[in-house]
Amino acid sequence: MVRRTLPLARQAAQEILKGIESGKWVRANGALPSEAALSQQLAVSRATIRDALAQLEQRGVITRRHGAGTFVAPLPRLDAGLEELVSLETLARRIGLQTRMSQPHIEERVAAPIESERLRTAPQTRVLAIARVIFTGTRPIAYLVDIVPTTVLARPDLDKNFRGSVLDLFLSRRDLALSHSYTEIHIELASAPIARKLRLKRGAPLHQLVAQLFTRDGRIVDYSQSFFVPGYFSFHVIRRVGATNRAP
Amino acid sequence: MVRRTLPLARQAAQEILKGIESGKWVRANGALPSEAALSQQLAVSRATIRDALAQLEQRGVITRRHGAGTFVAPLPRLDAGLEELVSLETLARRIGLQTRMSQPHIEERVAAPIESERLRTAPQTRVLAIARVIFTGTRPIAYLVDIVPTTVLARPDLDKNFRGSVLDLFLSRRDLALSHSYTEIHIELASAPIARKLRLKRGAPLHQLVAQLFTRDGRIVDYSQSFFVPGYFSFHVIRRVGATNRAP
DNA sequence: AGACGATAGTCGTCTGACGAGTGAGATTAT
DNA sequence: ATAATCTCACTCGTCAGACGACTATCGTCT
Repeated sequence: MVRRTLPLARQAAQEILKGIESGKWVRANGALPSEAALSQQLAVSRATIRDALAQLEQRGVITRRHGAGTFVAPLPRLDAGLEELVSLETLARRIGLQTRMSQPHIEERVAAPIESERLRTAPQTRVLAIARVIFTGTRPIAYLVDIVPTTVLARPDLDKNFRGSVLDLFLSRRDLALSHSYTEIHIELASAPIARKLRLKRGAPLHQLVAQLFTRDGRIVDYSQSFFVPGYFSFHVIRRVGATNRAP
Repeated sequence: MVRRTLPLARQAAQEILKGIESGKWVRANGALPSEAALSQQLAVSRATIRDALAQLEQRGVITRRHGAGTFVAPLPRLDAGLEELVSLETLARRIGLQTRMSQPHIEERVAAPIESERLRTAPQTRVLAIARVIFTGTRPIAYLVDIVPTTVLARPDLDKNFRGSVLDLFLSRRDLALSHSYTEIHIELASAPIARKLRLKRGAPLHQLVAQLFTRDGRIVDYSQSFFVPGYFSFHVIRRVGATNRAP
């Protein structure tokens, strides 16, 4: 095991995940090596292994049964629904979709009232607005707008590092510890300008995702609206039985 | 601490959550008692406390900082998006919406091809189809159809215990260990019969959720389609930064 | 053949310990 | 007085070893 920089338990979780995906550690009945065995294999204590396994269990990768063992979660390869925050580019790549981005339209201006409210900043805060259309082949399939306060992302920084995804840009920065995004899912009828960009008739129904991106310390660093042409992306989400609403 | 029947760590997690929600254990700066202190308070070992805290951390309730302490996650009380599997009735109650259900239309028949495929059963399997409309006041806002194999749920069992939610019925049964549901989110244009039931024009856009309900052992016990009139429910989901796609 | 009981293996929990990182107060230098 | 530095108590991360609870399997007995 390599160590430091990242908590050991997290590293172990990644290592175990690799072992699962490569099939190296999965026995015929779906069982994983015992915690003691994994502890030896990865040269970390059993407590750390248990921590790592707990992470994988919560993500739905494995199931543990007291007295029996640890098993890879049954069939439904359920990774990567909406509940995992990844960039559209990554998402598209995973389902084998080639995407291209239009020249982005970037402007610096003061935030609109809705924007400053959603960003929880003072009114009139200066922001960068980044808009672009995503294509597969020559067909436009999504229109994305990100609003970012200039205190978080300055124009030159953007110009230098923007590769199409604001999220990926943030993830690559060490000074921002991203936590999660609160994303609303709406149906929106295409307005004239959006219909034109996506080459649809006005009033065509669109998936609209409205998201606020949170850091670990509770700041909102991005407010985004995304419009998707139905049929190209299929959204799904894994809904878990909560710990709170179990039957008595 | 009461014990047995449920893993200690899970009980501890619930106990800690209570202490957080009541504010009893939250200091001014949002800090929780140290692991050692919680260990004494709840009379369980620190290892168990750590397990419990790990669960709460993964659910986004708390944040831990090495050397500093454990803190309640900053403001956005973010629980209960789509990623938590709760019945529509529970969901509605949470947002303060009074709902009523039409007389359900229940029939026993053989599964349609799509249904047996989605249920992963043999073709021609006998199923119960349960359809009903949900109202708020006199306004219809959702149309729900559940398909359940008769091997999972028999007609008399349904008649006796159905209160409007198939999910709640399943949750109350000890012999079914529900795990999660795989839910697709689509836009659907109202067909004539659905438009009539929801009192909309044909072709009106609807949210459509298509779900497969899984047990812990990987069986599918329910295939459901739900149609929602936009504007009454707002769907949202908490999207977490995954452990897999962290920047290097 | 089926019911039963012993047994080995695995996860859940406990105890005690040490190291690493943080934050605040005390100390020192300016 | 102010600012930089150091010290130290506190907290989370990790380790080691141990025992109990639970499961699955296999041999034994009826």
